[in-house]
Amino acid sequence: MLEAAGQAFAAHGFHEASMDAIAQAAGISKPMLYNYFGSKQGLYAAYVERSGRALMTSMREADSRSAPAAQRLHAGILAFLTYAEEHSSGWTILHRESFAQGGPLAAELSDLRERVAQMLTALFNDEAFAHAFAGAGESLASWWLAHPGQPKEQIANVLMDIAQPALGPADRLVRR
Amino acid sequence: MLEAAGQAFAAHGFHEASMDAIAQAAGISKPMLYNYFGSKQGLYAAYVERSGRALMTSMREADSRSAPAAQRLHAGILAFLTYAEEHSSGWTILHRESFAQGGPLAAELSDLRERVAQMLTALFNDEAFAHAFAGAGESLASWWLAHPGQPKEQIANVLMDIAQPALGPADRLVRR
DNA sequence: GGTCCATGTTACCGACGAGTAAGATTACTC
DNA sequence: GAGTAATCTTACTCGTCGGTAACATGGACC
Repeated sequence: MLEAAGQAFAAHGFHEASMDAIAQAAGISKPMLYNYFGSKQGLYAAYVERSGRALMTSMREADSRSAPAAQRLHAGILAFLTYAEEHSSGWTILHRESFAQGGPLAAELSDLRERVAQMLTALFNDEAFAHAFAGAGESLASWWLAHPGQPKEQIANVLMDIAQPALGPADRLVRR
Repeated sequence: MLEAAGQAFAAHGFHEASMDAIAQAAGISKPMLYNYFGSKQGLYAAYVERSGRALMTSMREADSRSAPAAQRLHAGILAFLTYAEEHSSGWTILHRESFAQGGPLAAELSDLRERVAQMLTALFNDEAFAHAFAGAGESLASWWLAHPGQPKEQIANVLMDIAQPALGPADRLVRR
């Protein structure tokens, strides 16, 4: 049910997705949406929150703390790509909204971004590079979803190659 | 005059920026906007087009064809950062809209993105990496604008460091 | 000074869509 | 099977905003 809303939001954006359309797509009637979520903002927030939580959970459980840095990063990247692949609506929304400074979602979203940035900053010891790397991942994921065909591992390797020089030399992973 | 529109669009997004508000901010009346631009879409398109053209021009004229690859890249990055710094509204709009697949702007925007991607692909001989690199630049620029303080050259160097391994060994530039 | 075009303004229309009130329908209890 | 509570729908209100029609103003030219 949130899923229908997510698809509508992802496909048309917040404003062009009407509550009537969402209700119809979800197979229920509009007042039900209001009953459950209070308002359109509420519905959107619920969806964004769920998506964000799902992504974070998926990345966190891939990140086994005891492994060396390069392996942890690789696992995180794969988790991220898998999420983007399997929940393309959620990923689209998160990506699109992650720099929309207006609205009460800003708090939620910038918090998510912040957490990812912190994970990466901790890994790289370089805040600027962490943000650049995050952007590389996002952009690459978008491109990959629009032009599928390459296996996920290969995409992940592109990112790993970018990350290698920034990892402490001791943490480097030899591939191939 | 387009400037007022741009600021409104950048601050509130396309839908929340009302024509009345834009007209007032521009110091003219609403029918004048319609006289010049035909419609809200038209106004938006005009602004996006102008911004895109300005960015491309600025990057292109920094790109002296005869220089080695690393220098050309460096010049392009600086031009890009300068544009983002000086036309933050334009940059915000371009960045936000560059993955909004809906609307007639899609053509314009994906064309711009395509051209940048092609320039980078030509440089790196690797399409996936080119998109990742573009995303890194965008994300880093956003972060930099939100957290100023570091000099532009330092930001550019972060990107250069990412690019180095992907440039042909012959093209590498020794820094510092 | 009258005519006319350019440039602008005020005041309105109509559509669309968020949100709601009041009624229908089902399910559940005694 | 009557009463009733929960669940869901139809049908409406109302504000907002894109777009426009009709009306002002002011200069140019004769």
